[in-house]
Amino acid sequence: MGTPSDALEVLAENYEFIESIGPCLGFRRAASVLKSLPAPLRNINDIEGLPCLGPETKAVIQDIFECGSSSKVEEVLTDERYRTLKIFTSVFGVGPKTAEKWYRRGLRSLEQIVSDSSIHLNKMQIAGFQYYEDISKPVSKAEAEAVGHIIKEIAGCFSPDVTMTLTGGFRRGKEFGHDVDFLLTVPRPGKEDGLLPAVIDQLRIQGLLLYSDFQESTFDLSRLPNRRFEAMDHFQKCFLIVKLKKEQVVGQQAEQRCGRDWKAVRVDLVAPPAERYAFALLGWSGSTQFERDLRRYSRLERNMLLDNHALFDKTTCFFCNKVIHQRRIPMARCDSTASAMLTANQD
DNA sequence: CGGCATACG
DNA sequence: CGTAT
DNA sequence: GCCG
Repeated sequence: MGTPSDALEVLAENYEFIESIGPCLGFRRAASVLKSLPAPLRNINDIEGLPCLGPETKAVIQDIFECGSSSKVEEVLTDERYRTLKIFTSVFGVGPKTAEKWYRRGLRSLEQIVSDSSIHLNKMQIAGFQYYEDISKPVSKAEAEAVGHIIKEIAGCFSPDVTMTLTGGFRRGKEFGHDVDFLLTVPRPGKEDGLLPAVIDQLRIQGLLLYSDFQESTFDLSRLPNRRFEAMDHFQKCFLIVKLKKEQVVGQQAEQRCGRDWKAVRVDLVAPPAERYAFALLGWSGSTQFERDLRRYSRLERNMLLDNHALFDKTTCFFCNKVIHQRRIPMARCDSTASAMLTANQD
């Protein structure tokens, strides 16, 4: 805390809580711009020429340089509503609407929520409270890799030629995350359909599955503007909570004296068809703000529509996946390719 | 002054 | 409404 | 809140 980008994130979150999406996005973009800088700001003059930093964000940054903090930000941090919604939304399965509902009922702590018999939690929220302590803790890279070994072992039984890629924040080089994201794919088209159900089943059999939300996704190209590409495809994903044994984490030993020898970890698995791998990887590598900006750029500046499955050119009415195949770009390079497609000159 | 990413359960 | 990036 |  205390950095300009953290301060701007606080303001963004506060605007999110009061459902003011415009200012929320304004502050989020400003925070992202600061985080993208090669070196921290030295003084207020350093923001000259940077995009998305207007008078309001400039005043906040200036206050931090001059006083060590911004009064507006400090005010938000002490605000009862902000503090309460921040706690409520920290529970898996609880978003701004539910948090707001609880706040309006006069509830102020998680203890009050769980002991209130008139509140009916859904399945996701029950898991969120049940494993709250564990899944609130940061996940280390070593823990992410340990989860990876478990999943890879199981997926390899289903299909020995499965490839698995760590995505999300860890793929962007972060040392810690709030969950672990993997992309899994098998070469043979259609075979990926059975992959996640098999992995989930095996986790359950091994007693490692604490929570599972499986999404059978239908990839319907007909919904995009060009009807010629009508096709159904599958793009499965699941949101899990798994039991990670401490002994499975490299450089960590189980605590002998007391308590459990495991930790609950949030894990997301995504299984696109191999053909869609590049777009899935681009979409699951994040960050949230980068994905938003890429899609906004695609649409507003390039007249294209981007999602996790495809890039559609509204001018030519063609999907750009064909480009990848014609150029025979190796799968390992598809991530930079998909990204480059957005920035490179048209050819 | 309008728009702000996009998908699925 | 919630989840994900 | 910032931008086109």
